[in-house]
Amino acid sequence: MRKLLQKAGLRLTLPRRLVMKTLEEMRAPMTAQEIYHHISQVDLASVYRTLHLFCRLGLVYKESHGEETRFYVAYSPHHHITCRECGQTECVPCNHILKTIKGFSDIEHQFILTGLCQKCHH
Amino acid sequence: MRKLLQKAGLRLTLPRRLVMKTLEEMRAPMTAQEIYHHISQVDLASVYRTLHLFCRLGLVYKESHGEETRFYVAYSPHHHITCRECGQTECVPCNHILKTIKGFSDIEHQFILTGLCQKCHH
DNA sequence: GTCTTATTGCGAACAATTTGCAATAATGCT
DNA sequence: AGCATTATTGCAAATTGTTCGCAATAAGAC
Repeated sequence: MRKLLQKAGLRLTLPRRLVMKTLEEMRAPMTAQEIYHHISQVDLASVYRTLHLFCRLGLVYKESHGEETRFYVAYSPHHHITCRECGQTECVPCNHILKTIKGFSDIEHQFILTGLCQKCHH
Repeated sequence: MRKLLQKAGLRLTLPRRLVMKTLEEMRAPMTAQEIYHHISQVDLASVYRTLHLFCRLGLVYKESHGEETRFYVAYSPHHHITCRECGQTECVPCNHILKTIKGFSDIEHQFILTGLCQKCHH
């Protein structure tokens, strides 16, 4: 990570280290605000700036879970399924569903699943 | 549509007719604001209220394309692929990819694809 | 046509995210 | 190590997208 930043003339700062540390520790998709509350020592604006940077560098991925935008570090290609009731999220491994779709290149995809987990299914 | 509304004690009003007409004519995912600009005779708040209602009734679907939330009328189950450069959107038919995922019920999914169309791929 | 009440338009309120700018701190150089 | 350069931060203000309260309006039933 330090290398990657420095190659682009960027600096490895405390906020950047803390945001990455948080995402790696939690190993779950988090909103910018959640990350901010977890750190409580870095300004919210900086959390947003850091997340944008990380996404641009491909260090972090961003997706929408219902209403909110969540960010996460991808250890391996996978998708998430979220309980619409309690928000609990699990990973669903992805087996290279897509190779090419005619007429488009450089494809990115988000496969977002929501449902009710056993606890919430009444 | 009139039937469906009346069964629930709801009325078929001008805003509702216009929002649905717009979505049906455009046959593409649109943001609330786009719909609002296309109509220009209905208040933005009413467009939002109408879209929420339609989603609740299952007449309209909602998904996130990158930063924005878009709504569309589903003529048949399908997904969308959007060019990240120019925003052009096409439909990708869906062949019931998911039946059940262990531990979750009542599953809903969004398969969001973005890429570069031929015009934008340089 | 009249009555009832669901619905609208308007403006204000919110929440999430972004931006401007002076102060701060990471890196490169000596 | 100390200093200079400039990327980055924190703070506050601004923006954007969406929602809400409420009096005025208009669908639908009789």
